[in-house]
Amino acid sequence: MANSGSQITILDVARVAGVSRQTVTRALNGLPDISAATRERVIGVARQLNYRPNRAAQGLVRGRDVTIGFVVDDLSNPFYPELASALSRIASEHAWSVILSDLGDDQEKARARLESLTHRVDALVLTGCRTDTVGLLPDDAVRGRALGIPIIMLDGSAADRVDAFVEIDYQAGVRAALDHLTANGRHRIAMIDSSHIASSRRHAYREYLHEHDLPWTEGSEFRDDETHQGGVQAAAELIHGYPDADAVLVYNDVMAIGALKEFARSGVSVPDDIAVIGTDGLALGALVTPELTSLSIDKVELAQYAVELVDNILSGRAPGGTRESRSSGLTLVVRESA
Amino acid sequence: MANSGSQITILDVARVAGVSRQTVTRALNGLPDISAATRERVIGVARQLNYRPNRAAQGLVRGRDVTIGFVVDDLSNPFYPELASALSRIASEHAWSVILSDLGDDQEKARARLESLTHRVDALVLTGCRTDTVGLLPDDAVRGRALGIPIIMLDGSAADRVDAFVEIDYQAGVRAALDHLTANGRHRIAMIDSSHIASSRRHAYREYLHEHDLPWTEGSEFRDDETHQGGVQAAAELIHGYPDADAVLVYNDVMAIGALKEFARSGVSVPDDIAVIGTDGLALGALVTPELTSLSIDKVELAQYAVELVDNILSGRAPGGTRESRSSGLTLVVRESA
DNA sequence: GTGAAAGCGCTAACAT
DNA sequence: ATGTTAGCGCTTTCAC
Repeated sequence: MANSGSQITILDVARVAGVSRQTVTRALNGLPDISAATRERVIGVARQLNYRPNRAAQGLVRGRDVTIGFVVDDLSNPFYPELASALSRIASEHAWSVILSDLGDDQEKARARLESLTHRVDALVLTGCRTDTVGLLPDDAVRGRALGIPIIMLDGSAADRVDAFVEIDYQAGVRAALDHLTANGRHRIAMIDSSHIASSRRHAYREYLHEHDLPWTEGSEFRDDETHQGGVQAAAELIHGYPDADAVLVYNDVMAIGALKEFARSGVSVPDDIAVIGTDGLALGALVTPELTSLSIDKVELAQYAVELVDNILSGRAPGGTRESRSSGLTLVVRESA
Repeated sequence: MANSGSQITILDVARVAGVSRQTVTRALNGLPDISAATRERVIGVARQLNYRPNRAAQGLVRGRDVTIGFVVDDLSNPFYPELASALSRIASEHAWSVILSDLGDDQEKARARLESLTHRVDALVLTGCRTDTVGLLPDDAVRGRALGIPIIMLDGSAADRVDAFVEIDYQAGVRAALDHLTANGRHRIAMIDSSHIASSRRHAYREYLHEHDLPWTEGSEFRDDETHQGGVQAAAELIHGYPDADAVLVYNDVMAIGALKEFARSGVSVPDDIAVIGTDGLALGALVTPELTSLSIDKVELAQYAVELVDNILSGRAPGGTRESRSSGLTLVVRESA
């Protein structure tokens, strides 16, 4: 009896309860036109059989619902949760759901996660630059290969296979930060950058220094992992390699907080001896001492753009063939460290 | 022509391409037994029509897939992202997906989010205690009312309507923390607690002090919002209200870091003047200066238990009627603040 | 108050 | 290489 091996369905419940499948639906969904007695009996049977409605079947009959996959390299950088939070809330305004996928370090696991994710979502929002996430996607999910699902990249390399992207305009932001520093009498400005990414922040930094006749050598720049530990190490190198520096612009807030930590440990006073400006504008920056001045990314805007781009593609409103994009600016949030 | 108003389906593509629906499936899913020419043509038509496969229909025919909803009061407390990360990874090992829902402050929005979430997931994992999340659930989603979906509570009040829960054993952890403090010569131990929650941490704290003949008055305890700002304020009160205190146990790490900040601002040296122990064991604790000693919650274990409990219920393995639960212990992570 | 029939959009199995 | 037939599990008509 029952679809042996397979899951319990509404028909199993109906059979055991001795009613038709609609009566089961009525009982279970609180619909009218059913006697209290029958309802109770059906519910009892459903409980007993451990019946679970099949979401896919319900979804099919109820109509389309959009689910987007939010892919993060590593949720432990607080930037991503802040973004995830914004995305979850904005998506919910469109009655969309967000499936979260934290890829982690293991490439093969990451690949498997992406593979399964692409089967469950209507679009993918990628972010984070540490690994070449796009490269881990199954071929058939990607633009060009057959259909594929829409892929939106947030602040990452706008690889070919991406259907739309949001870039962050570091150029103007970096200038604002450097303006702030020079206006406060800082002129020997170092930079701590990521060692993995070809960062446009660095380009803007060099350009600015050059334009304003501020000192720059290759020794003004330090590079390390874009982690807390990377920030600690880069700051340690900076203390020895560029002891005269009176300011430093840092790749992200997590590194900047690492730098803050190392400066504190080494007796270098922030901001008296050296001003520190991070990038990201994490809430976390307000928790540390001294509070971190930072070039803030507008996560809500980023999330809004992401949803908008996905919507345009899914609805067919996007100009066919061309890759849409958005640009999001930075705001300098001045706190204590600079 | 085409199902006017409705979405483009595979039949629309088939009709326009002048082939059968099966051929469309073959073309789009990279199946064999189709000529390259037909495939290209079909893909072209699908692109042109902006065809998107209906995930529900695919899911229905491919078989059951489990999705769980992870509900968080406020993702901005770093504890939740750490937990979300663990949950996402463990769920992926079961080939389950996790839909993230960040409820936020607005009660009505939160209610609406939960309502829509319950239609999309096979089980709900709730966490966070700030609001009575269970109370916001639609009636028909809840245990007792008809069927409802399984609801698992993590470290929250195990209300009636919850089907299973994971509790955290603060009792033993608090004792370990206090042992550590007394072993290091601290005897005037204060506590900063949440003002909202009836915390078992506090009970254990009082009990321990009493047992060990350590001084306690009502003025040993301070309560505030379980936020960074709450920690700042509570520490400020502590400085005036219990100036002799040589140690303080704090409700969570975010508050503890607030306290650290206030102590630094007020020239109170940690750990020399006062030792600080937080609760949660956030990665964040290692980023601040001094690094935070903390009673660490094992988020991976928590997530594992959650998945296990959900699995037991969905599979019918759970003892009918009785609410299963798990208990997770704490580990004292000694860093610099105590 | 209850049941029978139809169909959501897709893929797998069996034709041809 | 392509088309035809079934059926996934559910809800929504419509009949009784």
